[in-house]
Amino acid sequence: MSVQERKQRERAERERLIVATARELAEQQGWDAVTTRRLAERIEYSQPVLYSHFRGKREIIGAVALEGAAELAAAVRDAASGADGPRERVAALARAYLDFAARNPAVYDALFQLDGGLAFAQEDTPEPLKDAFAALLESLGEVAGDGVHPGLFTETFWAALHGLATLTRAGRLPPEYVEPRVELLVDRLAVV
Amino acid sequence: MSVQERKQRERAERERLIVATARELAEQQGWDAVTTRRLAERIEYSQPVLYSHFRGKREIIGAVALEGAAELAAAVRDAASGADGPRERVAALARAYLDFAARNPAVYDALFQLDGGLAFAQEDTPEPLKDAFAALLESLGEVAGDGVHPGLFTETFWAALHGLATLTRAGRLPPEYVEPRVELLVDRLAVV
DNA sequence: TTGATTGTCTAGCAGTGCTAGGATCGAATC
DNA sequence: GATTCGATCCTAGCACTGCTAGACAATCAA
Repeated sequence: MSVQERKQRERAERERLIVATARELAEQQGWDAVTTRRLAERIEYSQPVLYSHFRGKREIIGAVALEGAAELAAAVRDAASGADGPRERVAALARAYLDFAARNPAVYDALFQLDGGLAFAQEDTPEPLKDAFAALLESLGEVAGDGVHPGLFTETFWAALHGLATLTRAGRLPPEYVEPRVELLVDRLAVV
Repeated sequence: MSVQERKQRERAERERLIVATARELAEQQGWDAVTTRRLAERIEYSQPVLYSHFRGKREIIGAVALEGAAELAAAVRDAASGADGPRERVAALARAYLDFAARNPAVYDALFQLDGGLAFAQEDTPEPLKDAFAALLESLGEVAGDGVHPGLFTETFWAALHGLATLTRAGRLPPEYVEPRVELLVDRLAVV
């Protein structure tokens, strides 16, 4: 059985290598540069090997997205836990979210811009995605205010952050003044 | 000179046909289906004709985007002008914006998701884009509140709308509860 | 009727995601 | 230790993409 186990380990290791390489390549040169050929060359295997791990390119994007979701959740929780009081907690969360999007544009794209074949807001939504939303809900739910559903509030606040993140990165919003926009969002939307 | 004029007219007409056909095809089957071959076939010309009007596919997307920007500006102004008081004006604007995005997903993608080769938030930004932002600013500037720059407020409110529009359409947010989200945004962000 | 200038098309390039089928290698059996 | 046999991997190729060079035909001025 040891031989089989070793093979399984090696296979899992290669799968991690594929995802990590795809992510690296995407961050370096954008997702357009992540072609199956280039990816295969980088991991030093032939193209068809990719298809023995994933159904196609879309599933590779999905794998990067799930990895990113876990990191985003961790970043958000970490920022929230280091802040005092609801108001500062929400502000720290917002900054951490936008910072993650700015520092990992390709991962953020995989999560929210590209089609990674993932189900959102459904029962069969992968756990990391649900957990990322949960991480937002933990800090945002407590500032929803009376009569406002915490989930609905979180969705709306999240949408605002997402809009700032994408429009800024796409050059639709001037990159300065990120901080005052965050202040505005937090001061007005959150009930502390 | 009349012959030249006729030719120029016919050429301009064909250019409109290209843009309209690209838009129609994109709304019907998504931008992925808008290939140069299919587009050429639909307008009953060969592929290279497209390149005598536009530098490439990206420029065609850009043309659709500009058309959409003008319509979006008109829709927003129309909704705002038919509402009484700042609060209702902002709410009507928000609904009109989200409605436009939902009814014209391909155009909205051309504007804000895809690369149409357009410059945003700069001096050489095309007029329709500037005007669309101006349309938002007209109604949103008056509810920015004391000490908040109207432009900055408009950017932030716009980002929130954009986030709601994209996340909803991509299936990241459940499509029901659009109205309460709008209410929340308007009630909290706008100072009336 | 020429000659030149437009305008348009056919054919092709390099690249894409993905896959069928054959070669190769290693583990288990005799 | 030789031999089967199944898993693993690669070569080669398909149909498609955006884009372009060069041939061809239609139109105009002389």
